[in-house]
Amino acid sequence: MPELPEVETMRRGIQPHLQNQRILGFDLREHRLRWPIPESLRRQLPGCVIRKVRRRAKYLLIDTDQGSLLLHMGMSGSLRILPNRTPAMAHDHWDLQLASGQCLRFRDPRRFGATLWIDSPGNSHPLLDKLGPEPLSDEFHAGQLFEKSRGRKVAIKNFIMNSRIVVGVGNIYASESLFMAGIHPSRQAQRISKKRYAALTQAIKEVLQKAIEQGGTTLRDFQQQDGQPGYFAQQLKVYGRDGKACPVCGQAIRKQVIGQRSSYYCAACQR
DNA sequence: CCGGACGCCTGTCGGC
DNA sequence: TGCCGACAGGCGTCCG
Repeated sequence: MPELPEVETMRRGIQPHLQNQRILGFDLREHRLRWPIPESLRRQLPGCVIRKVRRRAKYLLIDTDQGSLLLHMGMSGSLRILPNRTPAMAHDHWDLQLASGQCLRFRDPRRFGATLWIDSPGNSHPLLDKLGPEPLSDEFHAGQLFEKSRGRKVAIKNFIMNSRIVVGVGNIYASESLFMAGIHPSRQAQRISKKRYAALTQAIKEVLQKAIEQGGTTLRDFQQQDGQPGYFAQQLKVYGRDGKACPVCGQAIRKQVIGQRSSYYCAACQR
């Protein structure tokens, strides 16, 4: 489910509730996620004081004075801030009990998400080692994207969804960015000029930034920490709109499977 | 190294 | 109404 804007929306939503909070308990109900949740967290987390909540790619890092919780939402993960002891529903896998009387609750029906522990402040994790630049940072720019694309025959949509190239661009925002830049999603990465990479870089930054401002995209079940949806779905130009009119030229939007993922584009506007 | 396919899970939706 | 396959916002791993 969540791409970078949704994860960033979660970070902003939970951060004020977590900052400087002492952790009282960790109620673990289901440890079978993508990787098993360490049972040791039951004793390691109580007593920790949360410093801040960071995001790297689609990961959230809850930094404490003892170490960091590393979270990933997979396809269906979500976080809520609730009063302690709110009855748990199916797929509510754990609660982090806070001294404030609230808890952070992790829900993930498909269990593709992750909850891991980095056991010392300042340490990293192998999952974070080979990630490319943050798309909204200055390290992500046209020159960098162009250089990495030389000799790459892969479809441009797969290329920008590759987290070694740039992080945070998932299936929705890949289609939207390519539409904005006028690039056909199955074009080979090596067959795109530097000038067009400049347009694509700008499009990725703009789409992600706008989506963050709207609180992310709610297609079916994405919720912010307070239960509110994100409102960027109203601004999607092509994603999920096959058969409908292109907002620029009116031609019907097409759907094509690229790299096992549905892709949406306008054959007239994108080449 | 690169590119493509697979599998991990549950829920929902459309068609018959 | 019920069943069944297709599909869903991610990504590490494996194979050629």
